[in-house]
Amino acid sequence: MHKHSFTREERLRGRKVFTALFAAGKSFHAPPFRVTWQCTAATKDGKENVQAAFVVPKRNFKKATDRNRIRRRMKEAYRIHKNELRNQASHSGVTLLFVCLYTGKEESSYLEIESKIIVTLQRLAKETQIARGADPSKES
RNA sequence: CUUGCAGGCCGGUCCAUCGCUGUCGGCCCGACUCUGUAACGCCAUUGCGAAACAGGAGAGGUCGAUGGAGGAAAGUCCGGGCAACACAGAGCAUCUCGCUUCCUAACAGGAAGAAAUCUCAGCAAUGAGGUUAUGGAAAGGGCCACAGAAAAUAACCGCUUUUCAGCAAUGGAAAGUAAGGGUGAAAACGGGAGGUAAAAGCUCCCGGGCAAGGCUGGUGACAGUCAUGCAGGGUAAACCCCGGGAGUUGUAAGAUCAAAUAAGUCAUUAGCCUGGGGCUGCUCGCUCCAUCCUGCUUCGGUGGGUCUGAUGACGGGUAGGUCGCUAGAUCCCAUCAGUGAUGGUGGGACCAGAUAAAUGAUGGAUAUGUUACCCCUAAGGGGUCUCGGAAACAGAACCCGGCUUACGAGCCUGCUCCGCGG
RNA sequence: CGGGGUGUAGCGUAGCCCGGCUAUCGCGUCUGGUUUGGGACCAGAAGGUCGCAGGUUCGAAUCCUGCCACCCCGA
Repeated sequence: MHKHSFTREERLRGRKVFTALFAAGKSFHAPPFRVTWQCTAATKDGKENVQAAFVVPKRNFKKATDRNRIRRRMKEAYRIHKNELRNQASHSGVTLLFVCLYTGKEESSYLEIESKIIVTLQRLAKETQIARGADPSKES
């Protein structure tokens, strides 16, 4: 019974978390987005197993209003389509952290962003699946 | 009506579903946490651990109610509040402001005026509107390209007188002279008369300017007027002078709780002993220096201790959290004072507090809009239908007062007017 | 959030403090010469809203005010 929510616990927070993620995480590029992600073993139950953040750089969008609008659309799309990813993560007992960076230079509508987010989330699921298959030998 | 300009107001309707965030309330709580009871275990005294049970409702979950961006939240251009630090007084330096009076917590802001200047109307007097960083050039030096004789102690040409040379035309020298001279942004008060060898504010009349003074009006800038004196180009948004103002840094300020880790202090406990430096590859040993505690003392000294590990506490303050953080020079209404900015009084209201950073997404309805047609009509107004459909500039980051810049559908006021209709 | 700086030909710069010359220099571009041809070299030429808009001044790249863009620093 998952809900289409996006609370504070589901978001990535804190300066250290971000610097660590950008330093150690892997990344791939899906057309308008760039995703940087990291998989760690699930620490304890109760905590969210998927934490996400959405970023729109100031370089491409000067006005705060534009950045806000794009980020809100991304959040909205993730909020609706996140459950598959969460299910997978909880199944495999892994905590997934990722940052989704909007690298496009022009604003796009909600429908475009939504379709791209779906594709990106599927890609992310695949990547984590592969990493999980390869990892255990290293970690254990 | 239309066109354009200026100023002002307003800053965007309603419904549903899902979602974010602050506050408040109800309910749930097996598991986390707290309180009580406590089988049982270790020990076999104190004590320690603890299943289970009961209660609370802290965290959490869930449901509901309610609040949730702006006029510029922007630029960060000024001024304050607040905080920490600094601080005898005065001066220098630096920065900044600059007509007057008032408003204000304060300001480079605002209000009401003054003066200058520009535009329009008018024969004129004058009126209407706009603009202005508007102290001082008679404290001082500096600069004023090109052109021009000369750009600020004006004699280059010219004019006049005297004198010398020469037959003469003319030329030289001395003196006087700012009336005239293509220039230039600016040329040494303007016009007229007298005056003179020629001239000149040299003198007089009219007009203008400056200075300090009297009187009248005004709180004042200033205006009017009276008599006196003077002759002096511009530039201070160049240096400068005069007068006023400014301590520095900024809420990531600062305060507080506090994992971790280092130095230090204290207590307990175990080992069991001075610490540091030098000599040596190391140990032993020798020697020098050192502190405080303590015993003895003839007050000169002399004997002993000083260590290491563990645990706990203090202390410290990192990650992180909390406060700062939103009730205020607050907003709304009424009333009074004032030309006005604004202030007083009374009543009412509580109106964002996020932190990789909350206000969103989707769907629907409708207003302005738009297409076509019809009716009435002086411009214009009304009705039906099609399409479209809440859009500009733009997002709080400690808080206020201004300024500046950006922008839109509409509304209001004033001025203007090619034109059209009556 | 706070603070500082820079905008001049296609590119990189000087001039700005203390206003006045046709706005400097180098590279590049174009034309001509040289060469069989090219490069190099020589001679000449073009190319500037001095970021934008106001103001002060007789006169502004320069002084003043307001905007715009870019860059850097602190946390």
